[in-house]
Amino acid sequence: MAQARSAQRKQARKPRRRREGRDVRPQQIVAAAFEEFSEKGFAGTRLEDVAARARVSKGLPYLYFKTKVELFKAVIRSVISSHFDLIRGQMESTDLSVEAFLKGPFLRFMQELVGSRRAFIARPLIAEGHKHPELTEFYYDNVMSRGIETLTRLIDRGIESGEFKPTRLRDFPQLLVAPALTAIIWRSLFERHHHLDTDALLATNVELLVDAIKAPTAAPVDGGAT
Amino acid sequence: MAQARSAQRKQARKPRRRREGRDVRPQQIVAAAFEEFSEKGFAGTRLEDVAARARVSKGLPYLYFKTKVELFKAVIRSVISSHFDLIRGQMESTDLSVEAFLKGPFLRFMQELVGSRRAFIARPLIAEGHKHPELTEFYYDNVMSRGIETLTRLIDRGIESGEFKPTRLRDFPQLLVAPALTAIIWRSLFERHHHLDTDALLATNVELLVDAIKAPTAAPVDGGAT
DNA sequence: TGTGGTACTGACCAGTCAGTCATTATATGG
DNA sequence: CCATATAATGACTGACTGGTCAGTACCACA
Repeated sequence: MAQARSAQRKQARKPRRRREGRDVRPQQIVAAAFEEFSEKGFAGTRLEDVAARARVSKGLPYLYFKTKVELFKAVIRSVISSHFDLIRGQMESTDLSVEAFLKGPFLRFMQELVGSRRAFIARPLIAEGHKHPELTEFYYDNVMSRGIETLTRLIDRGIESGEFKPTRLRDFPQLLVAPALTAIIWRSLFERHHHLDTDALLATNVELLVDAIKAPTAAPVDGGAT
Repeated sequence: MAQARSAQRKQARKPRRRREGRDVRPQQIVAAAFEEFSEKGFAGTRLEDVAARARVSKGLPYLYFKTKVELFKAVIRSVISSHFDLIRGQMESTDLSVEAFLKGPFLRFMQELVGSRRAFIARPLIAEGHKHPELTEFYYDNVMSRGIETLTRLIDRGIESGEFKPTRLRDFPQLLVAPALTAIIWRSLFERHHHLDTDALLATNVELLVDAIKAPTAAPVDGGAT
């Protein structure tokens, strides 16, 4: 038989559809890598485990991603981009009052983010980001920078419309997001033993900050903007 | 076992200080380890480099610290404890108004912390904490838990005295500290290319939050304390 | 049925590093 | 000035892992 040639029978491997290969393999690998990286961090992840998780041999990831770092970048990209673009789009186009937007869609976005498994890539990013400048630069340009810019515009809109007083929150929109980071880290470190209601934490922060910058409404006051 | 007898005799001697070695070496090593860990993270740090930095041989750290993890714990302990105890003590014993305390000593404490090199051990802690449960537990018990408790008491004091309205900040004192974490991470990731005035960031946060929870003073209001 | 191209495999290599231990240097007590 | 305890050394080991590459299995098409 023709099979005789393969008489040096290797361990039986699962045959794969040749067609899908080039198309789906990278996604499979990225998905597996996401799980591993978010669980074990960058240095702690063995590419062998990524491969195993993707049900692929050890060498294959290197066929699609030149190095471990390259694979990590691909993971970041796949996790970050879409979601953040979405909320940014909403910020630009919503016709809600700024307060309503912050307390509604924006708050829910943060709550969802913090609760999702995606939040866990923050850990390796924080831990090893400084070793990969182009990676953090990518992250800064695509998330931080644009997010801050958009939030600033949002607050400014509130100020211009007289909804908000002009405060320094305008200069530090990070304050609206800071608790999300805290919540993520809390989750990843302490959640197992010390529960924290992160949804309420985030909600409280938005409420308090909005309270602090809201222009008084009870008494009729002509535009308090100085 | 002829030595056994003489060993028994020697046992009676009082502890003699053999030069400085035993006393100063551990501190030397911990200091060097702190530098390395804060620069390169836990996994990224080679004990050989720690040793070199402390100007001792590669084997010596193992004479004083059983493993790398043990050394890391010693670093955390040495960095954390004193400073946090200090501010906690002040919180308990100050006779400033709560607002004044938050805007004064407390703010300065955070600003100093964020600006100091100590802040950098946060990175390895976040990155690898989950792999060392007793370490995070130690950190939680010694810093988080007590810090939160003290802050809660502080806010409660403000509420009882009528200085503050009763708000949910009481339940989430983390909000007072969250921006410090953000600032630390910002520094360690982006500071090189994208400056952020962390002192002002922290100050703004305290101001806004205090604003939000401060009981109105302009109009005479009977004490809201329950 | 054979042949060629390629997606894929997994043994292997080279480098790294935590941790060990036989050995050396030195202070102290006698 | 020896004897001894011990601080300190640094070559070494064993385990591990990023990355390579010679080869295999499978498909398409002739």
